[in-house]
Amino acid sequence: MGRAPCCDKANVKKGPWAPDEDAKLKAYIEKYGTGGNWIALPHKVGLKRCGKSCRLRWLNYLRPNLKHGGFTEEEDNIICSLYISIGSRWSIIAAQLPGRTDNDIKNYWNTRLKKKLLGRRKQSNAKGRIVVNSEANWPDKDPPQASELSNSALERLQLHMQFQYLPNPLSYFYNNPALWSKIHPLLQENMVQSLRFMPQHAVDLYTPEHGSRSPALASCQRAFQQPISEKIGNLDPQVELGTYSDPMYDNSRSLATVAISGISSCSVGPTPINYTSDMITSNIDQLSDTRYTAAELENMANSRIGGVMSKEELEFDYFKSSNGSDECFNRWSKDFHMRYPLNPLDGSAVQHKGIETSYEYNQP
DNA sequence: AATAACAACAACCGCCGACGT
DNA sequence: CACGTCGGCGGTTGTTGTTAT
Repeated sequence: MGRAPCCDKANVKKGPWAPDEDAKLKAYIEKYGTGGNWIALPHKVGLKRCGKSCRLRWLNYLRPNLKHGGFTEEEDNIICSLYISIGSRWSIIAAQLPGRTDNDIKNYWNTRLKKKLLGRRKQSNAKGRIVVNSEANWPDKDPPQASELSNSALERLQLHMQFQYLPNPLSYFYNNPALWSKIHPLLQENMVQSLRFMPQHAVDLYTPEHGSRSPALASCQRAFQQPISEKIGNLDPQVELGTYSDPMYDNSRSLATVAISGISSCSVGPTPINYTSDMITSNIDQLSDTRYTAAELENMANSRIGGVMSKEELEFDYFKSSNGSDECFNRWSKDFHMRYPLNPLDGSAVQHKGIETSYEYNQP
């Protein structure tokens, strides 16, 4: 049995909203609220509109404190980072950008930001006109299947690689450092340690002289030169930590990577060239799928064995102490050095336990 | 100037999960 | 448990203004 329609399709108006309709809806909701029932609302207001249409109009256009257009580079950066991390979950992305709606961000991504970041591959059509090679433009053949093109994982893969492995001096992305990954203090330490673990030939791959400079790594290298001064005040203690152990990377030489929703999403390490695109794509999906709740992290911490510190446990410690104060961060930072093997103070050696990102840490 | 193509934005559609009966 | 209703969400289409030919 099919679902009953939410309204009488024959008797509702569709299409663009008229100014008087907007005024009626706005005035009513500001005075009486929505009453918790959008379906009944249009009758009360006196509008011949579907309740869902009213809801959409209010949320996307009439609601107070909405911003339209004029996305900043900071917002671009957040959208891009989150899209790589979690895909097209527009409502979650919108929640990180005050005054923006999911619809706005979705439109912005689809019409502008995606092209800006991924670039435009141009080709000529039959009339010799330059057109953008997008889903809407396939002059020489049938459009590809949706499964081939409308695939956010593919876009995320491209962005992911653009972020890290395929520097292109001519690209918009490469020439806008504001779009490069932000380095979170936790991640910064992580990356610095990774550089220390890396054999010299791997580090060399990321230096400009060798022509394979990852923007993320460059950012890290800059950070490496500076004291850790960035505060973590913006980190909501309830923020969901997305963690993943990344099989793409040589974990014997790099530490586990951490993606913190809305703050940073980055990783380092050489990528073996024999991985297929499917493997990489599924790996990126894993990034968004593998998430731990606080309870799960606590469980992991409780199952700690002896002197072995798992990355999950480390993250949970951080999770617990991340109330944004310098004191907490300093404590964590000290703890990090103590637990992680390469002690920057005395240069004591690491006892590496394998590729499961577990290490024996030095006793203080 | 006319037209086609494109870009940007607004709105709709249908699916899905939550919730109440 | 089954069913119906609703709100939320993401994909898609429709509309309008702009640009290129």
